[in-house]
Amino acid sequence: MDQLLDELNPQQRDAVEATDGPVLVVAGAGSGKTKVITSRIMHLIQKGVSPYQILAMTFTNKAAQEMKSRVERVVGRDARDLTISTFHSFCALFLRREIAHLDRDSSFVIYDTSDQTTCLKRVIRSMDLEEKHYPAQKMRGKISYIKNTGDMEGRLSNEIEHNIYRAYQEELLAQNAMDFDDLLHLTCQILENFGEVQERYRRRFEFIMVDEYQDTNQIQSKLINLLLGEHRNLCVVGDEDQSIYGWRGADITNILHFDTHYPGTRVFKLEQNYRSTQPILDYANAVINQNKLRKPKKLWTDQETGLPVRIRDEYSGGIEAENIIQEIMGLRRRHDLEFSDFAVLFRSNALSRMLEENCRKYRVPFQLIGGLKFYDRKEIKDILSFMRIVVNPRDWTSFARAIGVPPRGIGAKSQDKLYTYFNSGLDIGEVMARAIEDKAFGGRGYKGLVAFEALYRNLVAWSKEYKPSVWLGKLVKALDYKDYLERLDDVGIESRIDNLEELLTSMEEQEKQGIETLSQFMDFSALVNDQDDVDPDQPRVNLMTVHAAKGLEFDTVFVMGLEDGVFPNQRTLDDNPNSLEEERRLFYVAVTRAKRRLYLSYARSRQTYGKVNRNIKSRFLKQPIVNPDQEPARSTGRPRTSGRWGSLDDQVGKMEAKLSALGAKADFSNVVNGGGGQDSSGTVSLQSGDIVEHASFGVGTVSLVMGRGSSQRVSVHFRDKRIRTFIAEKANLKKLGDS
DNA sequence: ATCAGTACGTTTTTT
DNA sequence: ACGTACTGAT
Repeated sequence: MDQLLDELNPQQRDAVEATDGPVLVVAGAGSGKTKVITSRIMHLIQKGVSPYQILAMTFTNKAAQEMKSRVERVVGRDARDLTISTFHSFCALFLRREIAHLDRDSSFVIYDTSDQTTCLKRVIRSMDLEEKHYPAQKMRGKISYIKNTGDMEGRLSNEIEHNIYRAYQEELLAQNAMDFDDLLHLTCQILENFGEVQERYRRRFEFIMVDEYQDTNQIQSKLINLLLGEHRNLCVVGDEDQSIYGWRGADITNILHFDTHYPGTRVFKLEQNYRSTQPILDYANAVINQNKLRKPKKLWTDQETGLPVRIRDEYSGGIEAENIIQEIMGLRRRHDLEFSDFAVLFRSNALSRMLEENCRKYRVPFQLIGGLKFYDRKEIKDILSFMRIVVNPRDWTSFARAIGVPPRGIGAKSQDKLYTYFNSGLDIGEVMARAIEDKAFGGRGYKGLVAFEALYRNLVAWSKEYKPSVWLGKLVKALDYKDYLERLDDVGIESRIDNLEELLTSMEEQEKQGIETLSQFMDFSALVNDQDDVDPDQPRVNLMTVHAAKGLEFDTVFVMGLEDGVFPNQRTLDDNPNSLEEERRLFYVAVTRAKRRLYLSYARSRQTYGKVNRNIKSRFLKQPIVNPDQEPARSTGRPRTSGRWGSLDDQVGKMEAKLSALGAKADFSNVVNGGGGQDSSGTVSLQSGDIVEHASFGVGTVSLVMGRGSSQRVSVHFRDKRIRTFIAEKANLKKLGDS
């Protein structure tokens, strides 16, 4: 028991021991956040709290699983009674039990993004609207946003859009379906309106914890409030500097104003970083310092030595990608690293193509996280649509898909006819039986319908008899699905069949974890995300967006595409000028993923939409380091040979040399703080370029001066190529002269 | 109903 | 550049 607390630093320990009342843990990147949450759970259990009464909310299944297994390792079987889950999984489970309160059936299906779009498309079409004026995807985004924020007027621009929204909800209801956002809404609705239910859950969850609190939106914070009993034992953990989901309704003020919303809140700040070296943290601090919407916080580490952050100016996106892959190969060889120690991060998925190509070219194994998602692939969606109609015989969206797999001669016309039956309140099985009875249409379609109806009855029967994986095998066989895939496709047959196998494997895996029904499996498949795919056991280079990288760490991180308009993303900026800070937080998240090496790069030209665009270096690279006109360490124009990755510290030195050659006064101190400030401390007056001597490290050059006063830090580039960062006041550096 | 050929818009991020 | 979504022919 004591050992548990001994492994924590003082701030962490305080946070763990503060079990009663509202608690806010501000946990900087890499500060041992997960450790604090899991230790807190164990601490509660050791104090005699029943695991049954503990609820922990996370954003990804991966985080939930990780926490659960960490706790399990220490407390053993007791961990089974814990509720550690994502918001969405929690709500799905809740609704399966409680949705009868809303007079709905517990066999509802959960629609993912593309199901929503399909459904919206049909709605818009049936309203006889010009689809060009009301693109289903845009509407989907708007609807989701207003569901998450409650900001109805802010997003829906006119009466017609309101009507679409209403018709969409009606359609979902008719299909006994709900989208991701409804999971939260309906849960809140039940808790709000049925005091008995609320009381039951409040009594049960005596201790509530929320991870990644900076990314909660309005509805999530509402849910927490509804679940929170009078004990107010709520502990939220997060970091406003890592809030990157504003675009989907996350409300950073939830964390910034937590202490005013919950009077009596105790706040604990975790600033010691256990992940990265000091030069990386210095850089990260300098980046995030530019933001206004935050409370002061500064990460530090006792790993003071480390390699400098490196930056590279490239001629084109293709060369950028090639150099990254080559650098990875070189580093791996020289430093005995695994491919899985590397990650390449980018702002948007479209940037990954060049990387993929170069990985193939150099035979570097890679793993692309995101992009087209497993559960979004045709073959997987096909199969899932069958599962869904078996579980929920009102799911018209899935029915419309399944009936064309493989084609059965039932096209749009015949489907319309069937839909009129459906509209009169029948479920799918009844619709088909009636249509057959009435001979609603003839010829090929009729034969197809008879066959499909028989298959459907079989599928329903099998679902009661067999476990999901066996059921799946029978379905694939009955459809002759593999054969269908082969006829369908001239490319990608193999990968499609592979995916099918993977689905089966995943299903068997889930069965081992205790899943028994198709319905449970579908909830799982709807609610997993891409991060859940990251597989550290496979030695592959990880390629992903910065968003997908949140919460992960890698020995060496490359952040590419650092051009203005790309990162920060221009569309985001156009949408909402305030989002520059969110873009910067995104950059901050990117750089804080790195443990030991951080490489940044940008390309002067890049192909998008098949067109070549010229870009300039990202303002994120300019701001924190030196003045905006700074040239990169190496001039470009000569692809491939544009040399090595220059270090930021090198650049400062070179820049200064250049300026002094011109007779200009070189002074880069305080630039990181926005410049202009005088060093008021008076104890040390170092600036970039000064030659200094340190008692144990020897002679070196000052490469960066940051901050002022007692918190001022100085980076020194020593002769033996090591970089160390010192607290200026304490370092005892002897100035030997200017450069 | 299905296929082949073509026109078009897409790409910011995702539970 | 690429996938989709539409058009007209079978």
